Amino acid sequence: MKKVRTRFAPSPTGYMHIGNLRTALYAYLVAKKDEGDFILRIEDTDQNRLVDGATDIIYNTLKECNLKHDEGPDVGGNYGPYIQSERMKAGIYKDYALRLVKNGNAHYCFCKEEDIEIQKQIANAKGESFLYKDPCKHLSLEQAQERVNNGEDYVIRQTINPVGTTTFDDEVYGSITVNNEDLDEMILLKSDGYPTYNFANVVDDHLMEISDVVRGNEYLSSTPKYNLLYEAFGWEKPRYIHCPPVMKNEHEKLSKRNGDASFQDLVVKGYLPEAILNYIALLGWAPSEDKEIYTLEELSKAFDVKRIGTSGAIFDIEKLKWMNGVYLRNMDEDKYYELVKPFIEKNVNPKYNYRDIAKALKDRVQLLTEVEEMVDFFNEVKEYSIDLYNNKKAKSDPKIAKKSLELAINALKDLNDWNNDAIFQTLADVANKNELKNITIMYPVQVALSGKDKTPGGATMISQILGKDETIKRLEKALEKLN
RNA sequence: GGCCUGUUGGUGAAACGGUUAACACAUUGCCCUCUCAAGGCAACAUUCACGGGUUCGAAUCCCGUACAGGUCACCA
Repeated sequence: MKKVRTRFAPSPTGYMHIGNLRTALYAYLVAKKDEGDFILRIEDTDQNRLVDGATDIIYNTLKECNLKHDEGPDVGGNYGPYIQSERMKAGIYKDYALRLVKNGNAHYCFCKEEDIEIQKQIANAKGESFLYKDPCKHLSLEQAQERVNNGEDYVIRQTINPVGTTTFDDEVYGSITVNNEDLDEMILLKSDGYPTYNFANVVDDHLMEISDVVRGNEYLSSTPKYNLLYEAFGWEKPRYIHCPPVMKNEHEKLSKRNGDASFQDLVVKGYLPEAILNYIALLGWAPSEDKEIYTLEELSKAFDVKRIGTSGAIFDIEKLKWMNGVYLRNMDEDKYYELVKPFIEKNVNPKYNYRDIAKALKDRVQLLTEVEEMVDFFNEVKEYSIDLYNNKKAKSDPKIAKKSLELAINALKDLNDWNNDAIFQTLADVANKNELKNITIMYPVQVALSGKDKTPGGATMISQILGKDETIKRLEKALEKLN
């Protein structure tokens, strides 16, 4: 069997959003499933839409996601991406376009862009569909050649015989047939000499021996035209794998405009690349086993094109958040610590034990960026309402809390072995002696120490981290507040 | 508007003509518990957009309708 080769072929026109990333992921997985090659090719044939740094964003995003491509020009010992505009310098696209002109599958067109635009608007105004019927199609090759030689501006268009039908098989959507008369004779080579995406894409896919074309389903309707191109060249067609869209909501596809869907933004918000990748793999694809957490490597083994869905999937940030939490919880202790540490540092004095704080946080964090706010009380207890002492479960109210705090202070004052277990034992004994539930002592202590009704770690863990002096100080201060 | 594609709970989804229509997120309740989480348990679609048809039997096959998305660029 032929070696599987896939490619991710984005245009460098901005940020990398989740839909793009997912397409890249699927292309990668299709290749790796069969130990094939994954290629990165930047399609920058539109000189007007280039965005500075966009190629770097794409390159770095794939790198961060560990979606390594297998070949490309040498860049400091690494594989860089293939850049279409650089390949063009060798004039390859024009040569191929001319080949089609020669064998009658393409023709020169001298029509003015503005004229076509006007015709289109008239048609739209009438509510008619617009398919450009190119008069230049009927020029003889000699006539056309002469005008070209005279320096007239021209483009090269695909020539399509408007009879019969064209059918292609998509691995996801099945067999699709269209009438050739509905096919647009698209421009292959623009007047600036650059190829259009439509053309460069086909030529490059062939030259790079791409076996499986993985892309979004917005290309479904133009695929017949691509196939006609393959036939015109006499090239073997690739397998097509069109992916369903990733939606922002019921009606809109995900767009980079709204920011929060871009990979970079998600990372900044505290999402882990592994979790993002894992989550998006499940948008539009479902494994055959009942499992959701996958490493990249597991994904490439489990991935199966046949299980890619056909309908759009809405991006649900809530589930990503949950999954991010799973990754954080399952993470190796040291790696986890390195990740949360910067967020603890921002709000917590280094005199407190970061390791202990990180540990208290571990299965409570879903987003790294939430950490700052969760630990801000270590430095200082912010102003809070004594209503916080009202807690049904603890059977606590400000009055009871006052009593609890007094008991806690008395007991803790004499405790010298200052650690979580000892503190817990001491307070539990106090509760027991006074025929109270543990929580009736613990909860008020927690509020007194933090000014919050929810904290990472319980009252005793916070006490340990704060140290005896600070703990007693805060308890006494809280007591004053209750007087 | 023409053409192409899609439609299972709030969300992601499973089901390859015969199950009480999996599972996960979210939500709600209970348990555990020093708060919150985490973990455990349970509830949540009499029904698979709607209407016909085929079949002993349909979420699964066929037709139509509705709705949605894509496409119709010298953008990709």
